[in-house]
Amino acid sequence: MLSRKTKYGLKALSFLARQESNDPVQISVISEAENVSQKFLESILLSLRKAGFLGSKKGKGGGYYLLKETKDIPIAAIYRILEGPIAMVPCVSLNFYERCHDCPDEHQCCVHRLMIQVRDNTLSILENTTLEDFVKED
Amino acid sequence: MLSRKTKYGLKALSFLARQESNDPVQISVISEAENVSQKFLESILLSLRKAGFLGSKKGKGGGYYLLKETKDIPIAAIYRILEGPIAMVPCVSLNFYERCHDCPDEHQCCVHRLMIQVRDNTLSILENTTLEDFVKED
DNA sequence: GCATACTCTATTAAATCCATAGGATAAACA
DNA sequence: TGTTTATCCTATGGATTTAATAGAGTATGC
Repeated sequence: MLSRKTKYGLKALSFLARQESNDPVQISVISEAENVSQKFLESILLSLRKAGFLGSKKGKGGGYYLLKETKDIPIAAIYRILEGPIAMVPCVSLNFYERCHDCPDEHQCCVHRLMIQVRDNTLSILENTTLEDFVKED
Repeated sequence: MLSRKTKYGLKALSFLARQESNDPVQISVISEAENVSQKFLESILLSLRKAGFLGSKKGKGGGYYLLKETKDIPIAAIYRILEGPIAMVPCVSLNFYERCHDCPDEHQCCVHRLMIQVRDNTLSILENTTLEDFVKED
């Protein structure tokens, strides 16, 4: 299940991507447009700023704005920042790998092999979809 | 992320599928073979029995056994029982649909559209893989 | 110097997950 | 009939995560 954090983050980025100019947009504007808690969105946008996707400006006329072109922001990257691993089990995660405590040999585990398939499929969608696609679709 | 419940359940079913006969297998045998908590496994197998995938026998020589042929048990069905919805957001779930509180029109939501893609891909894997495939792979 | 808007930390309520405990129930067998 | 075996069922608890809120701090622009 996708957390609200990730969902709100993606919606906020999509909102920024749909702006005509790249001027800073206030959190309050985004939170009203997308119907999400402003305080919660604050922390989400902060994470995305620290990860290098957003820039921010304080004070009057301040807000958040995209630092990269929409076509250079794949959803997979956002997902990993806000949600974490794309894989459904840590033992098939590329970026967040962890061994299972219950499998002596993970290559003999039926779940492992199945989840590699799921991961590869999901990954190809999330890597190949970018913020640009979010704008186009409207 | 896949819960341990689902992972253990799949491993247990796979263990049963690998038995040569369809005689009842005790929980303790499965839990030792698959390295998982016996008590926890108890509740998992109970769910699978109530869902109609497993039969059980009490007393000496008792245990759990498959009620269907392995090729007739798609992973998707098991997943839905133990884990819940396959979709990553309730608004794209086929079996557990729920409206989003924040979207006035879900068809205009970028996350919604993306997650339909992910769902369809994952679904095709989980529907087309059965317990039989788990046995074959060994 | 004041208003604006992001920054940061802390706290909270609720939910979920994983596991354990212990007794009830039913079957097999002597 | 009584004992052993093994599932059935409920309840409980700790740990973690999620979603949100509160409030004080900091930088900016006019």
